[in-house]
Amino acid sequence: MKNIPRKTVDRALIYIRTLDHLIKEKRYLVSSKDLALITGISDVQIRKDISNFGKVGTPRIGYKTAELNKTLKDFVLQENVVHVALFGVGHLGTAMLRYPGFNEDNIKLVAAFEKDKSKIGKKINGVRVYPVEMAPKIIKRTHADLGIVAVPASHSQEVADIMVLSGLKGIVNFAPASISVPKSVLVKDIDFTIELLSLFCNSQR
Amino acid sequence: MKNIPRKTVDRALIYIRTLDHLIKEKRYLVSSKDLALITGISDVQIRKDISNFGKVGTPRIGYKTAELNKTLKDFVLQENVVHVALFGVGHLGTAMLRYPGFNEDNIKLVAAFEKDKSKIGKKINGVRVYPVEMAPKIIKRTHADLGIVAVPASHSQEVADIMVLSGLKGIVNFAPASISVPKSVLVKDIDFTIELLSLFCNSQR
DNA sequence: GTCTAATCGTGAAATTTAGAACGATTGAGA
DNA sequence: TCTCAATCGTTCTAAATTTCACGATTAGAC
Repeated sequence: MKNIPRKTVDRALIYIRTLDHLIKEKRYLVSSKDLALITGISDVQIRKDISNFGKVGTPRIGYKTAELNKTLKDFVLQENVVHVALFGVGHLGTAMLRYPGFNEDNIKLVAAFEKDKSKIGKKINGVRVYPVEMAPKIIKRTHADLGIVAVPASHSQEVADIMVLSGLKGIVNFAPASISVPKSVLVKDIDFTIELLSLFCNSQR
Repeated sequence: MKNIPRKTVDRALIYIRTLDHLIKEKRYLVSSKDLALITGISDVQIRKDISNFGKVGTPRIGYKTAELNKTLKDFVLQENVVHVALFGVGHLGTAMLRYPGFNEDNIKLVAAFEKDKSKIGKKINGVRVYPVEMAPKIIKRTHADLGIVAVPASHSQEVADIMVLSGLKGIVNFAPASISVPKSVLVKDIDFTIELLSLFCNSQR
């Protein structure tokens, strides 16, 4: 992957998701204008994004859904299956374990970690729950790439430390608190409160 | 609120969250450098963001936590309590209903809507579950501002249509599919698959 | 075969956002 | 009182991202 802008990569994932859906509906062709209508992203933006990955469209016609999908996937996903470890098996953690979307996509939850002894040892949706102390060992054994923080904010930093120590390269942090990690580890914060308040603020102007 | 950059508003919410925490710890003063260490945002960025809201810091000293917090809140939140309606009471929806963070913050879940009759009429964590058809009426009665889509992708558009019809001004969409709404309605998409894949792609370079 | 309308792809302009540099201010200590 | 070091706030610069304008291409109609 060369110098593809970060935001283009993120949008490519949206295009892939959309194309997967169109292909399932037996749709063979799609134009940047069609994609714009579906995704809400402008057609120019879409064409420019796609042009990063080569000339794959046909003027007057548009893009072949299957071909475009393959091109995008080859660039951004490269047939990888992403192995993910979950920390925290509360309500949110359990919802992640039961999330139906992961199976179809390139994501596999490989292990869950939890403090509460009553949950340890169980299997939820095929994923075993381990004590947090076993994380480094299990994460190495399962080749997990990424981690999810679904513990209370009061424990998010200590969990993050374990994740870094275990060699995870990226973290989705649902705890409503910032976590400190080396800059080689990427963090995506998803604070439900902030997401809602941000929407509200931006809708007020 | 004047011409404050969108990203500055989003970061202000992070500062507020951080300051809330510091104040709870009886911390009286904080510098931009301190905040940078905690949040991972650069100190320059933080000072520049804050300067949008007035001169509230003291050179050589930093910011008074309580004062800065109040200034930020006055600008971006204005003491509002945001009323939110939830659509879909599956695993994720239930996790949202039980999410502990909302109570402390300016967010109140006012109603939940669900198709499955076995769930309708129940109260979860104090929030009543209604049939989807009642949404327009209940949303008006409860003065809901925002909505959360926590239904399967196959029904996300029809739920979004109801939300728009009901007058909601912003939507957090957890369904892994784009939804079409008038541009007066803001949408924040949170697709767990895409969040993870994005992290993975970006960690690979 | 030619024309045409639709669509792609791209280079340049405009906008947004982040970063760097630096002067201004302030409290503390000699 | 004077100096100094820390920190704020602001202006300018640079980078990233989006938007615009337009040429290039192509399938299909005639």
